[in-house]
Amino acid sequence: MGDLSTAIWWIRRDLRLSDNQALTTAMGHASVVIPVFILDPKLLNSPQTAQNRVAFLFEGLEALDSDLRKRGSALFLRKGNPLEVLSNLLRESEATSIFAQADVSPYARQRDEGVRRELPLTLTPGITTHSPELLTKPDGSPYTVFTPFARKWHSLPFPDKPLPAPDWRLELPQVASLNILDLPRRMGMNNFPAGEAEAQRRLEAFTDSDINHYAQARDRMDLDGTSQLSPYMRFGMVSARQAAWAAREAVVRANDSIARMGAETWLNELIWREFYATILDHFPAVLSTAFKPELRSIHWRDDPAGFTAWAEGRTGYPVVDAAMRQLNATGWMHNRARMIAASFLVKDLLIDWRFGERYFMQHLLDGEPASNNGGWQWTAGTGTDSAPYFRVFNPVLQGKKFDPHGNYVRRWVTELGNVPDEYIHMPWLMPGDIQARVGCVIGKNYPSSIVDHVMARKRVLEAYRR
DNA sequence: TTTTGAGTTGTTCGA
DNA sequence: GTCGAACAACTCAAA
Repeated sequence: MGDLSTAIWWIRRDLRLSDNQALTTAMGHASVVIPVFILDPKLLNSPQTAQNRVAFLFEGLEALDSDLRKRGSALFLRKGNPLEVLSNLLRESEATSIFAQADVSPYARQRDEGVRRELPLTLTPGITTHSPELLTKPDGSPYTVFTPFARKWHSLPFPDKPLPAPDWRLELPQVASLNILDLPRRMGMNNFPAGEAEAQRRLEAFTDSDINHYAQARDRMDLDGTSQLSPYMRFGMVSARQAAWAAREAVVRANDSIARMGAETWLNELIWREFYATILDHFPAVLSTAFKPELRSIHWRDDPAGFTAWAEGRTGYPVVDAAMRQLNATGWMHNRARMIAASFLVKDLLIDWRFGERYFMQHLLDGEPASNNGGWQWTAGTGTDSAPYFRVFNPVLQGKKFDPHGNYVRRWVTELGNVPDEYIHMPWLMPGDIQARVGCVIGKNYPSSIVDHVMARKRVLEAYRR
């Protein structure tokens, strides 16, 4: 351990003690480390912020505080402009350095640059397994196609083994802190208890068993075939490197080709996360405009009523409505459902993808600019993927394929609870006597579809052709 | 510099 | 019900 100096560990998207390069580096430089989280009004009041995500963050801060207290320390909480807060804290604590995990969003980069100009800030990697500058073509330029990016990822040495949580006790520095218990709590449904312990438990549980069937089950909205780790990765309660290692161990351990493919497929999804982080790092403009210049002039429809029906899960397309209601109720949505819901807004309603992107940011616990933007631009066909313009999801077919018995729909769209399987994805075809018998009259108990898919498909293909 | 192969996740239509 | 072709060209990555 270092000398008798004091360092600040500035916590942002790394709410964990294990595999934390910022913390470990700080402890290597100083004998006293002050763990600080700064409540930044610019972030907390942004139109891209979800109240439930903030509450998830606060719950995570409480968990981190409790973990730190077991080691003789505590989490210090301050509110305000990060540069000012850190300047004051350096003065009060006589700390000589600040360590933090680098981020890729434009706001974070600008903020960190501002701090680094004035204060002794050292940024460490960790938000992805490899820093974006390593994942470039030989000439240093970024990849814009996933497959070569993934090949590059695999060609690099596998990420270093995750660091253990420090086992030494930390000293408790004498500086003031806001009371962490004053943070607002989460209300309503909570399928995602926050904190590092829960995140690590979930990673282990998933990579021990469900990962084996991931390749087959991941698209099934009616099954819990995905890891549901995204909110935890969003705040670094589990690190990208820990996830990658768990995936690789599952690959090595796999005793049949299905299990191996499951683990490889999941690792591939982690690489997608890195891909979009790298894209945002190199092309920050994607947050405001289409990645593909030729698709910046699509004539979107202005349809507030359609948007509201979509957002509230009242489109009359069961799988779309189930998706949006799952999001509104839990702050999370199945990946396949995200594609279907997004495709419906963009392709069927012909509403600008940026409205959908913002709505997702306002409701997702895992909402984070790089992946959310990447996903929306992918759906809209405006992003890095050379998506054929004719790839328009049919919400009925998608429902039949990926929710074959309609159980996902029934779980979230309760008024369709008694609708027979054969009509669950197209309840408007249900004969009147069956509608009456199952207590679901279309247009009364459940909305008629707000747009005709066949017409909408032609309309969007025309709009994209320009 | 030129050439070549390939590009997450789809749907429809007609045989 | 299943299957293959068509749906357009275009850009990117790599040889």
